[in-house]
Amino acid sequence: MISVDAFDLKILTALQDDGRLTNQELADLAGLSASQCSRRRMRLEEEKVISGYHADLSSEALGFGVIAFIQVGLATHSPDNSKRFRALVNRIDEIQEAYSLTGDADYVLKAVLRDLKGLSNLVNDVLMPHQSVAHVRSSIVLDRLKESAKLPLRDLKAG
Amino acid sequence: MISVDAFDLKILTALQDDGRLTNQELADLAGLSASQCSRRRMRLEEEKVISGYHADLSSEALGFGVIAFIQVGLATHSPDNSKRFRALVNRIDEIQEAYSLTGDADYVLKAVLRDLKGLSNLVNDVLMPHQSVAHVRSSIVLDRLKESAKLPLRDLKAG
DNA sequence: GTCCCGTTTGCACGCTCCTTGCGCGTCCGA
DNA sequence: TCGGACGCGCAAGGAGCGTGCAAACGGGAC
Repeated sequence: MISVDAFDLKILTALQDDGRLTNQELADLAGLSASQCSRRRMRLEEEKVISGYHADLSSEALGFGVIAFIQVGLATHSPDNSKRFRALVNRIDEIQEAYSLTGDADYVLKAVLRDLKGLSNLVNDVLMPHQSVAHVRSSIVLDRLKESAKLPLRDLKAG
Repeated sequence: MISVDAFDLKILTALQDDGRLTNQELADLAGLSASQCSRRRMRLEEEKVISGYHADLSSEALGFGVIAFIQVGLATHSPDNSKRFRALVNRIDEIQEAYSLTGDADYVLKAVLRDLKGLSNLVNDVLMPHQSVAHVRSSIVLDRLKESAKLPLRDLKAG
């Protein structure tokens, strides 16, 4: 079993805020020595509690003006068809996130595109014609209130 | 205007895959010297093309078993009410992403929780009772096909 | 209480990595 | 043709990293 103590939690919290923190900086935050932070970080990486580090790029600065949520219904629910659809989703870099959900649609995709032409291209030229897909409905993001992948390591208080 | 050349693109692509890459490793990937990669990285950070670095933590390893998408309709569409709702969303760490969308619902939230009790707590004890909120509909993620925040720096080819 | 053993810690040291100064080559406009 | 601006690699000084080691801590067995 993976055990994560209070020191580990401090390290994880700090690293998901700033993945480039120095062991010395971690040490100051966690109240440990730098070497110890190095050891703990290595352990957390080996145990895959930390699965990786990523630079966060500005979609605005790089000219990605459109985010869309795309609800997809499959043509059939056979295993083969699901497999085909998953393979399709995996090779489209514009699709950042993809989930199967309870409720109406079979899948929800989140895609990032340069412009509406890109979205049209994705929906009409890639998704719709694919044999696994029956119907597609897309919603465009008007405003982004919040966008991160941070886990809530401190627990939710009701109210 | 921000200008990003082919070297920058290689650096950005590499860093959104592995945010801890050494300047020397970047240099090998991009075909530059380490010092030059250091300089370019610093420029990209200053220009906010790179907005930050984050460790990616394993939700499974840390005991977050439930991801949910929550569609929220506001009670009224007054500016004050929107403001109240945004403030609410901002202080709930369980909500990783929040967008306003075209289409049916006013807002879509993506939340991460330890279990269904946590989701119930969030929906019934936090969101529903809030004065800004009229109705809430949640869908639970059954399967995660893909989950990243990488921008598609290579462009989409149709077909 | 006392002993023992496994774990965790801080410190020291050798090594890698980072960043800045510098000189060189190239490109473009005058 | 000349000159300035720019981007490059190299080198050096300083910061950061991780391993070895010994000391401190903690929990069982007796």
